[in-house]
Amino acid sequence: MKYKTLKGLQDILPPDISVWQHIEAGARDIFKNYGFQEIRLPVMESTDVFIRSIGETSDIVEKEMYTFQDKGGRSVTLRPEGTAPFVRAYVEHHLYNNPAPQKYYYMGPMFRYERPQAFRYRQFYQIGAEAMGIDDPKLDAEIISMLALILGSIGLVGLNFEITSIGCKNCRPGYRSALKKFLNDKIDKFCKDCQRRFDINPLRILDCKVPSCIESRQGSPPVLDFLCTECEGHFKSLKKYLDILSVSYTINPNLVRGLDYYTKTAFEVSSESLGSQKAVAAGGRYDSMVDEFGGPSTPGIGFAIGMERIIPLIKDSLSEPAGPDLLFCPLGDEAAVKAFLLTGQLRAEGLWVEMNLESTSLRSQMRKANRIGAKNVIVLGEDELKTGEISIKDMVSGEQNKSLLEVNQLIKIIRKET
RNA sequence: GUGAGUGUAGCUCAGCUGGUUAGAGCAUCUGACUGUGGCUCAGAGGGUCGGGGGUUCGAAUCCCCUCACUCACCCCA
Repeated sequence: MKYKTLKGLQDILPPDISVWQHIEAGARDIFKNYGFQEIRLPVMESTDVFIRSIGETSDIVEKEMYTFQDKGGRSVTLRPEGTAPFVRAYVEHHLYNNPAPQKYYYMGPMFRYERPQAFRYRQFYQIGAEAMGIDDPKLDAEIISMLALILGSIGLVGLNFEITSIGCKNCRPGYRSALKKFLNDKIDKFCKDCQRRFDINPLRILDCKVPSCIESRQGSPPVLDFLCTECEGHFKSLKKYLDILSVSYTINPNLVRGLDYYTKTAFEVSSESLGSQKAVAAGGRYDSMVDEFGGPSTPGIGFAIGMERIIPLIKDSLSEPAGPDLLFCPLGDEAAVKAFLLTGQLRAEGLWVEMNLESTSLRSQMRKANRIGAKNVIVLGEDELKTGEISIKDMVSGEQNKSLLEVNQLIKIIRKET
């Protein structure tokens, strides 16, 4: 085979596409009720958009970006996530002048140059939502409960919601140095990745899954103890509002985001039935990002759902692919022309109609009718053309009914039966 | 970037320690059944055995290299 999809990219074909449409339609429904509007953004941005927001030392920026030079010599990057481009657009179009909260959602492909794995692709699809302009933890709770509703309405069960607060620019430095102080004298007990993290981003040591690291970090100062009064109050209120909305969650103080722009609330949804790549959605608050993009200081919060992560969880509910309402089986050239005309007329009336374009034996035409799942079949031969009367066959019951070869009467019969 | 596993028909896979024209099931097409599908039966088409090299009288099978895919690590949605 000469050409194939690039590594980590995939074609999405029928019937799988119906699962995607089901998810997208379900999400759109709920977004509408929460006042979110769709926004469509380019798949590439100036590379700086990502470096400045996601963080120079993050794994994404360090090794996972599809970055190249365009013909004008500019460095461009295929978006590895949706929030930074969104904030760029938010500032560029002065969307902060609309009444807060401004609420947007998007769905589309993201790109990360990683080694593919189960449920992890280089081009992957996210459904994301962003709400801007409100600092109140009620909004955090609203967002998380909306996420729960979306995932639930799509048909997902057994999900685990984890939340934490990672502080803000006022209290995080204090925590960071307290953590480094605690880890400093046992640094040689950690894996080599964690030793590297110690300087770059010590918070991520808390998220390491190596058993010796888990053990060595026992007794480390909990992040939640270092929150400033504002962050602490915010987190406390968030929990209260989640309780009011009956969203069940667990507090995971070791939840660490790979992106640098998060402040205060961070959350992640995971499914135990997925194996190693178990995160299906994640998000958090980013209160200083608009500022950094040159806009007026504006708080924001959002999340993204990983399409490829939720699809295997609901694939069982795949419905049978439908077949046409009617199939014409013409015998002979004259009949084929008549069927050709009627096919067009009936389609214009809103029916899904097909005709066999190849003149094969009636037997094989009927086989095909069965194979494609046609609901009704009309055989058009010399007799029918002569008398103007046909039999329409219901392929499920096998019954045949007489009818005149006339559009309105055919519609009536098909509509009644289907 | 690191490690492990797998590559044989459109799909799922047999093919034992090297030995004739490389097989099965499903799918496709045709016929049995001049104008009525599903079931059954018969037949047909479809393969550079991932690619290259080596060992050998002889390689899908053994060895080396390479490519692709998969899974895991890392990290993340």
